[in-house]
Parts: sequence; C-alpha cells; structure tokens
Amino acid sequence: MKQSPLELRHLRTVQALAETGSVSQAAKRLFLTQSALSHQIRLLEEMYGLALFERKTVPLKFSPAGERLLALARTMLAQVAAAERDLARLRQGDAGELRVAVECHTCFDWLMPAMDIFRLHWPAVELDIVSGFHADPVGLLVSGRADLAVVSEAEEQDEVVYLPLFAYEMVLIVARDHPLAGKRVWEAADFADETLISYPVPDAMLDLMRKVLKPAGVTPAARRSSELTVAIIQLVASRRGVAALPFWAVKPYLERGYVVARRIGEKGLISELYAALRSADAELAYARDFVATVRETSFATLPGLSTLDPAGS
Amino acid sequence: MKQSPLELRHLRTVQALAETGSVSQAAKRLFLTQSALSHQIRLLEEMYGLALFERKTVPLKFSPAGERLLALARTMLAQVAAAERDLARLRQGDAGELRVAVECHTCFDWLMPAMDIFRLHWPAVELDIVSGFHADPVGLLVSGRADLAVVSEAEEQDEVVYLPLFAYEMVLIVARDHPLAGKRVWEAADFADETLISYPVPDAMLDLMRKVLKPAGVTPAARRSSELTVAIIQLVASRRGVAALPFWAVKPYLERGYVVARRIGEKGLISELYAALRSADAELAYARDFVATVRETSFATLPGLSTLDPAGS
DNA sequence: TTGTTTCATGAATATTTTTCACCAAGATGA
DNA sequence: TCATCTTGGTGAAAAATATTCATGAAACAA
Repeated sequence: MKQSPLELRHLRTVQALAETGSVSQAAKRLFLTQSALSHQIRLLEEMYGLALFERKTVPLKFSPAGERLLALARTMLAQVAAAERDLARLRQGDAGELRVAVECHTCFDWLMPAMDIFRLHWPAVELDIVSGFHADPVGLLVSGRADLAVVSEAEEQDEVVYLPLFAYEMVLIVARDHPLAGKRVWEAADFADETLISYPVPDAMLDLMRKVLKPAGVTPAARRSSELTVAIIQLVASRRGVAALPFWAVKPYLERGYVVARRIGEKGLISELYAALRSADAELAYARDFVATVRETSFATLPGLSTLDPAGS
Repeated sequence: MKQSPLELRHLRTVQALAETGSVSQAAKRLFLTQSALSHQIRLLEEMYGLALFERKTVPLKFSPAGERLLALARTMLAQVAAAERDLARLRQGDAGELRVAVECHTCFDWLMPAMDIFRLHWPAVELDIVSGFHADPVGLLVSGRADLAVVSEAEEQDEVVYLPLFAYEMVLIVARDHPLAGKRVWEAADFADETLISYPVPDAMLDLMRKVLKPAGVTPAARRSSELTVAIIQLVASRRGVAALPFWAVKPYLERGYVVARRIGEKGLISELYAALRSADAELAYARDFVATVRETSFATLPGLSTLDPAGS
C-alpha cells in the first residue's frame, strides 16, 4: 500500500466533478481524458479507503467523504487563487486601468457578477465598461479606447491575443403550441416562414444568421427586435415569432414552461466567447485575472457551459 | 514559459524551508535530496517570476513573496490535516482509547503540547499516560496495559510495529569554568574522573551509559541523580558534576550562559525515539494521528531535531 | 592553505500521470 | 426488439514530470 500524498490536482478534480456532475464532463473541463480522471479518482479513493461518490446517478452524488473533500477543495482553491493574486501584485503592482468592450447583449448577465468579484480582488484597478454599442470591439482595442474586448471569434491578428472564455449552446425558443414545437431539431429551412426575434444588432453579430441562415441562403419571413431578453421571451411565448438565445439565459423560463427550447442543426449551434487583449497587455496580471474570474464565475453559475481550447480552434 | 500549477508539494517544501532554515535541512526533512529541492524551488520561483528567499544568509531569509507563500502553506496544510482526520473518522469512527507509556523523563517536554493538540482533534478518544515508571514499555504494550509506547530503540519484534518519531543530539553539559570545558569533543575516557549526574533510571536506559561508556568500559568516578532537568542543570552549573541531556532541553540554559554544551564522541551522540504499537493497532487512525501530531509539534518547536527513516535503521 | 558545507545545474534515471485502445453497462431511439 | 451512444472502468504504452547523480562554484572554518 503506497501512500501517495494529497495534491491540489486532486482537489481541482473534485471541484470539477461537483460543478459538472459527471466524470467525462469534469475531464473536459480540466483538459484531460475521462480515463485519466477515472484513474485519478480511483487512486484518491484508495488513498482514504472511502468511496467519494455514486457514479450510477446523474448528476453524480457525493458521499459524506466526497462532500468533505469538496468542502476542502472549495476553501483551498479560493485561498490559492487569493495568494496567487497577491504574488502577481507583488510582481507588478496592483494599480491599473481595465476598460472592457462588449458586443453581445446577453454578455452582461455573466459580466456583472464577475466584475463585482474582480473589484473586490483588485480595488486599485479602475474597471470600466466602454459605454454605447460598438460594431468592432477589436478596433476599440487597437485604437486604445478599450483594454479588453469580449468577442465571439478569435480571428488571427497582429498585436492582439485571444484568451478563450467559454462556449455554450444557442437554442431555438418557440411557444409550446407552435406548429413546429414538436420538431426535435430545427434546420435552416424551418426558419423561412418564421418571424425571427433578436437583439437590434447587425446580422453579422447574430450567430444564428452568421453561422446558419446566411450559409444556407435562408431569410426569415419577418424580423422583430428587442433590447431585453425577457421581452423577447414574452414575444415568443405569445407566438409573435421565434428566437435563438443562449441555453443558460433561457433555462429558468423553460423550467416554468413559458416556452420550449430546440436544438438548431444536428450538432447544435455552439457559440464561443473570447477575451481579446493587446499583445502588450497579455501578461498584465490583473487582465489575466479578470479573464480567470469571468471563467470561474461563469462556469460556477451558468448551466451547460463548456471549455474552449487555449488554441482557439 | 510553461505554466505548471501550484501543488501541495510546493507548499510542504516552503514550510520545511521555514522550519529548518536551509535547503539541505529541508530536503532531509522531506526525505528528498538537496538537488531535488533546489530544482523544485527554482521552478516555483520561475512560476511566479519572484525570488522566494535569500540563500546567502543562515537561516535563510524569506522575501515578501516567500512570506506570502509560507502563510498560504501554513493555513493550507493545517486544513488538509483537519480534512484527513475527518476522513479517517468517517472510515473507522472517532472513539477509542489510547494509553501512552513513556520511558524517558525529557519526553514529557514534547509529549504534553502534543497531547493538548491531539485532544482537540480527537475529543472522543480517551488519552491517558500510563502512570508510574516502567522499565519495559513494550512489555506493557503486549500485555495490553498500554496502547502506545515511546521507546528509544526499534527492536524487531513480533506483534509490535515501530513508527519513527525523530532523532536528536545528546550533548554533554559542563560548568563554564570546568577544567575540561574547553574540550570541543568529549570521549568516553574523559568521564572516568567525573561525577555523572542523571535521571534516576537504570543505566540501560541512559544513552550515554548504554552507547558510549559501557562499550568503552568506562565507569564515572561518582554518580548523582535528580528527577528534574533544572535541578540537574543547577548541579552542573555549581560544578557538582557533568550530565548528558538532549540539546533541545538545554538550549535555553546555554543561551543564558549557565553551562556550556559539548559534543560527545566525534560524530555526536544521537538519540532516537520511536512509537511502538501492537500490530493490530497499526492502522488505527487516531493512533497514527497521535504519532503525526507528536512529529509535527516537536519539529515545529524543538530546535535541532532530525528525521528518522521509516525503515528504522 | 585545505577541508567542509551549502546551493546550483545538466544529464540520466525513476516515478507518476496521462493517453490509448479496449470492454461492459445503461440509456435512447428506431 | 436491436442497433447506437454515452458513460465509466482497465491494463499497457507513452508522455510528462520529478528526482537523483555527478559535478562545480562560493562561502566559511580550521
């Protein structure tokens, strides 16, 4: 019986397990294979001679031992993050400015909580949202009017680096009694006779138009727009049209049965988000920590997120 | 720049560094080579782009970054220990009895603080010291009158397992104006004309007699004894004789200049301590934790301790 | 001066982690 | 019902990582 010591790696695994509810999802989150995690968990269980969770249920159910380790993981990983922030400040000071440009409406849902946390951690950094609507956030970046831009495509560009935030599925929402409500998967052609309700932004910035309808040469029969997500949901519920929204944004309404969600295309319409920084700022501790904070708070609170490879594929 | 994550291993290193004050001592404490630690520290420093301590001074001096990591290490390792105790309780319950038999007088110096901590951690375990003096603590163990015995030799025996506690140097103490006070190292022959002051126990249990004088066939000119360490020091200071005591027990008196300490034999007289358990109790969580607690509190508070190989060589 | 101790470093080695290539068991859907 | 997917587990192979070995340089003591 070889007694290998507990490492933070194990705690990161336990936390990922709790957040994703399954071994394979946790593996994706940690950029490991499911097999690697399976081995790691077995070792961890042997180490204490205790089962950590039941695997037969979904989401997996932690045993008392698992719960205890999870509690340890939560406090420990938070402390490590705090210490690493202190070290970063020690290295390059704690003051600075971070002007964030955002191009998507729903982004504010996760941006606000993340900003609150960030302000606690970096009180000396001036954090601002670049106000107004901007068609070209990266332009703001290179022209020096913003320091960090949230974008949905990582287009290779000099002087700009992209850090992946996360990916999520855009679902079609439709009234419960809509004629096509029973269709499990919607294809581009199904939109030809529908009224599409969206945020009032250029089509190039709507993933449904850009990635699905435009390539298929389909134009919706009519268009309507609204600034507010709830307003869009209300319109859909009262059969004024259909809309494509992030799954995590509509989940609460689905649960209340106002509308139903359907997959767009056989594999689903996956949207991606990246943080863009000027290369010169790429190593700026508080900028990187902002990105890390967005990732952490989003993964912890939004359902159904998935990771994005650092490569930015 | 490869970004390897922080692991508990690194924190254990930082703590050992703080407790021992040097890289090579810390390596011994962790059962690693000095080289391994040197590599590990370099990686840790590269990871945060900060120096952790100045090496040119003894004991080494932590930088602010090093201090921050040390603070992290202290809280984290304590939390891990607490969680692991909880897991052990989850596995085999938290109640039991632990009767400790001790054969050495000075042992009480480190035993009491360790027992206080242990009682906090295992309130449901009845912890007792087997009262009175016992010439054969292991006998008490096998006859069931004690559950854990502190001994100075790990003699291979059926049904008994030995867990190493620590090793320390026994030094000769002598008055400042004693004729031989200038001698850097005392050999067995030097004791022939001296009065030896010791605790009132059989010679077989005095390391000086057992390991040095007896093998050399030397008998001190006279003997005196006392139960109390301070009393022995007083006798030595007033030139009534010489005594051999653990370095950590006399260090405070040395600093006040009452007496001086000298090495016994060219390589020093090293005493070892082991905890003996019945094999049946070897996996008992609270018994193992008692041993761990003794080790931790002793290394943290007594100067000049060294580790003892698990083998028990 | 000569030894002795301490720490650093590159190359070699050992160990550990991770992946790969399977298998089995439950779901899910046709 | 049967195929098909997804999920999780395993042993063996591969990759990554940690550790040791064999040195050397610097500080310090005798």
